[in-house]
Amino acid sequence: MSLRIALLGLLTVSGPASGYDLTKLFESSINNAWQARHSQIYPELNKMAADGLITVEEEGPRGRKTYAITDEGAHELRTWLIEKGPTRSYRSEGVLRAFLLPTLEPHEAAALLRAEAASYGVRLAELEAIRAAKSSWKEPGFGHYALDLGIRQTRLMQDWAEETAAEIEGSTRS
Amino acid sequence: MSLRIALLGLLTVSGPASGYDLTKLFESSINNAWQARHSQIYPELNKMAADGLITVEEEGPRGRKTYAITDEGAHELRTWLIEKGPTRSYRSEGVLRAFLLPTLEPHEAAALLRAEAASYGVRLAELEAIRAAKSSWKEPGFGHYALDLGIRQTRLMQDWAEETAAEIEGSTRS
DNA sequence: GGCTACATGTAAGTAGTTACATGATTGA
DNA sequence: TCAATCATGTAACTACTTACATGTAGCC
Repeated sequence: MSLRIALLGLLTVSGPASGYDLTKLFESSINNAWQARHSQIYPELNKMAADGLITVEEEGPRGRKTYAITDEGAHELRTWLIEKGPTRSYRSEGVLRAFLLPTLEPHEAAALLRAEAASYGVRLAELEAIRAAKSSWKEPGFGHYALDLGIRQTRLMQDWAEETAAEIEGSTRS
Repeated sequence: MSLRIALLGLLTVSGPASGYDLTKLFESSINNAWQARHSQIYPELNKMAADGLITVEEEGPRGRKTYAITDEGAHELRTWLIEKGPTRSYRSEGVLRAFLLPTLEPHEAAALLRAEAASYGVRLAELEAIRAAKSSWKEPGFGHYALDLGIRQTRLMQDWAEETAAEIEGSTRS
């Protein structure tokens, strides 16, 4: 279901696009919150067309099919966002590791956290570079709000990992 | 794979336990980072036993099977945590909604964010109650680090939703 | 002519969800 | 005896991943 909604969202902001286009858009944006490959996207688009949420607007070279969102599709997206209250389908290997931390020796746990903090630091720099590149835009475009949220979350993970590592190291001093 | 690791972690901290026990432990802890029902857990435990990661230590009434982690299982868990670098398998409907925000009218987006903020507020209170109830413990037990992380993340989501709603409302004032 | 990017698909397998199914023990 | 809880499982389906498969158009 979420994939369907994500694709409707992409079609809304990008205008008519092919499965190929949508796959690339997906990779550079929504991929940070939800994952799907072209092998899942193409069949889903066919099902969505069969369900009347999108239509093949144009057939181009190389078998290219350009899809456009229908009124029914736009309605589906809007309903999902507004009527279906705040669901929290959420899965994170990072948080799973936090649960498993006590299964390691303190020095191992601290080392793991330091490595994680470093990795979040790299990620944070990447995200901030993206924001800097987009700051010339005035309009808050697609991904603007999500990028802000992603930066906050990454910074939080980095801080948490660093502070928790320090805490563990502090309580182990001999 | 993650489910397997999660179950090995639970067995490590809880000691020998049945599928039923593990399902309940899972629900009250790791469920916040990863989801699985008993219908997935029972078959997985059987596969893990076949692979030598756990053993049936004891058979009790009502067909109860008590599993214990083996040395091989403990090794598998440790290796996964330490050698497999910081992976970020991550999926969040909350962040997906952030991406889709620009597909709504500003007043609708702001209302959605206010509703989300309220929902995160409720969640935050629940998590803080859990922390308060556990504060009498001195040892940082299972879930201690993950709970701290969860509280930070929930607060972040609440703040982000509130601030973003205010920002949208501010830029729409006539 | 050959490389790269465009473009769409299917097949096989794993992971996860929902629903169905069954039965035993405990305590009121 | 009845209800709740303990306890384990399977079946059918949906979602997702990895790998395979094929062919076209544009550019140098």
